[in-house]
Amino acid sequence: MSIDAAPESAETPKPSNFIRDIILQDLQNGKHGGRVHTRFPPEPNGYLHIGHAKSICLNFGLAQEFGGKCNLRFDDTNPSKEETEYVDSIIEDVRWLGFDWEDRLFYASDYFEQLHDWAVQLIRAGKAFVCDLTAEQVREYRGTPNEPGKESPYRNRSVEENLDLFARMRAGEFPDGSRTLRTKIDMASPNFNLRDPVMYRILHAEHHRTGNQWCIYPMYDYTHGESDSIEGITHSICTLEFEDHRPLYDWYVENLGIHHPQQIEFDRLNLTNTMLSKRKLLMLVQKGIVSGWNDPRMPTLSGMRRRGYSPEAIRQFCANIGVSKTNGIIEFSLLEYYLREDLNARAARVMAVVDPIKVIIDNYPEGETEQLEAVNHPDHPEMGNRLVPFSKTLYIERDDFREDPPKQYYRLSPGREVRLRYAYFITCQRVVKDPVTGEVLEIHCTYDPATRGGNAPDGRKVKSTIHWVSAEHALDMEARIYENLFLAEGGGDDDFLASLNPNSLVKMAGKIEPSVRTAPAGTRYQFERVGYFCIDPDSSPAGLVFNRTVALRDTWAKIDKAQKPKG
RNA sequence: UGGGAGAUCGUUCAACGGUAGGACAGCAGACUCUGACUCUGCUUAUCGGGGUUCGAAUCCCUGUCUCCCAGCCA
Repeated sequence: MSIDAAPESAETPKPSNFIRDIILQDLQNGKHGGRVHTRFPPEPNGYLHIGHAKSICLNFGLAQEFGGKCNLRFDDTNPSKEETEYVDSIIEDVRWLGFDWEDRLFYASDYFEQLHDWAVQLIRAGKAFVCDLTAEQVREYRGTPNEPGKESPYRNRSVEENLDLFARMRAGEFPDGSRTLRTKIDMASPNFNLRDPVMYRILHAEHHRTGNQWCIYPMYDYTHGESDSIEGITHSICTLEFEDHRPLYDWYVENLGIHHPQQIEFDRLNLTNTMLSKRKLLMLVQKGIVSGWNDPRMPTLSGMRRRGYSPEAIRQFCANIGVSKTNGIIEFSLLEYYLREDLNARAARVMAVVDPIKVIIDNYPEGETEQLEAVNHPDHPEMGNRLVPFSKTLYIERDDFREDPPKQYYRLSPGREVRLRYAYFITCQRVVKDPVTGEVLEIHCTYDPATRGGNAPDGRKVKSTIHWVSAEHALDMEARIYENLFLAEGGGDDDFLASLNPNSLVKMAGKIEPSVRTAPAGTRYQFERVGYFCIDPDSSPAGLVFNRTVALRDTWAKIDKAQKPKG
């Protein structure tokens, strides 16, 4: 019984935002001929994470809403950091999230020749020059926030000399870092981006697509606007840190006299206790702190997919977090809310015990087995029923028994009667303990045969219903219980490794009802009263492995914690 | 002590000169063969100071705080 057996939870209408308002206004004014064309422009230097999902949903969502188009374009101008593996993963992840770029899969590297020609055009117009300053010298010449920069001594080379030098840069005559092509703008500008920014640098590196065809590579600022322009992008949506780059973006398309898309900046996603820096995520992978980019603890889309997140839940989250220019941090519980909302509506229910303790029904016949009927989803009768085996020896959750029940605890304890879900009422008679450690080893109970199926003919009530599995029939499983990778709210911004959560992964030896035996990896379930779980790719019939996607909300845990504030 | 941007419940988004509203979180109940789900109710906010106006979160002035920018990264 897979999650897909249930209908999708409805996606509610998205709230508006300032970018949508701008587009609405542009449409009204007939700007861009009434077209809406966006793009999602990842650099293939890492895996996509939940922060990218916000951008993907925004760009593709806006295009969808206004009958426009959204391209997928790789911003691959730095061969030293980019790899095909990342390209492949990004394509897979955007698709998985549920978006389609049709035949519009592009690469900035597709435009290298055009970009080069435009650079020549700028040189001819006296607006670009080849500079022989070293990287350190360029930094010194750039000035500081308080003082203007100094002009490069090479700034006034003749057009002919610049043309010649640039051609030789391309031809590979010069070593890495020896020269750059720079735009001639204004070394006194208060905006550093306009202090004669570098357009091309020399990099004798193999590019994942163009191989060794080039040894000069264009910089982001020189590439991005033109790529947008070539593709006929109308609204170029990016994050806040590019606000200072907009004047340069505008400068290039204006001075080249080409189609001028409008750059609009919005706030990137921040999530509590979550680190969303590709650089640091890469470090976690390289240091082996996580098992890979798709470790279920990673905030990457591939990690979340493996963990059991549904694309619908992520989309719903992205649609509701809002888009603004405020630098904020979203509480992780909001993501979990949308996750649970989707999973609750769709995941088949099953009984599994994550931390088992043995229960023996003393008055139940030895060797007997009954098949008891359980519903697969309380809200979806069409998902059907299944039979769950019951016998004399069972496992229940260790946490569902207390020898000394605290106030408001109404699960199993000595002398108390509870219901075994879909089965019988049982009453705890006594416990067997380890004589040395005092640990409870077995709980002995009696059952009331008249309560078969879970209802008492005399109408008596029990305070609690607990889940169980039959010891003889249950399957062994490993339950991987995850918590946030980072303890610090900011995701450990500063010394992020110091903030690592030592309990981010705990493996439990659990037991699960046999109905899941043949389910494929990726199947999502609700373990009743415990949480949502998903079969991990590591799982096999010989060794079932489940990832806890998210726990169920747990009111009792709150009460319990409040009662003993030590925690 | 340059430039750019932003400040509204604990968090986040809205209100676009006319009753500060929603979501999450929290708290209290109801319901329940999942202490889940669902439902009901409640608490809590306009960064400070001046103006303009019948009326200001919104307009003006001023101050404060936060974020981003000195890669041949994106």
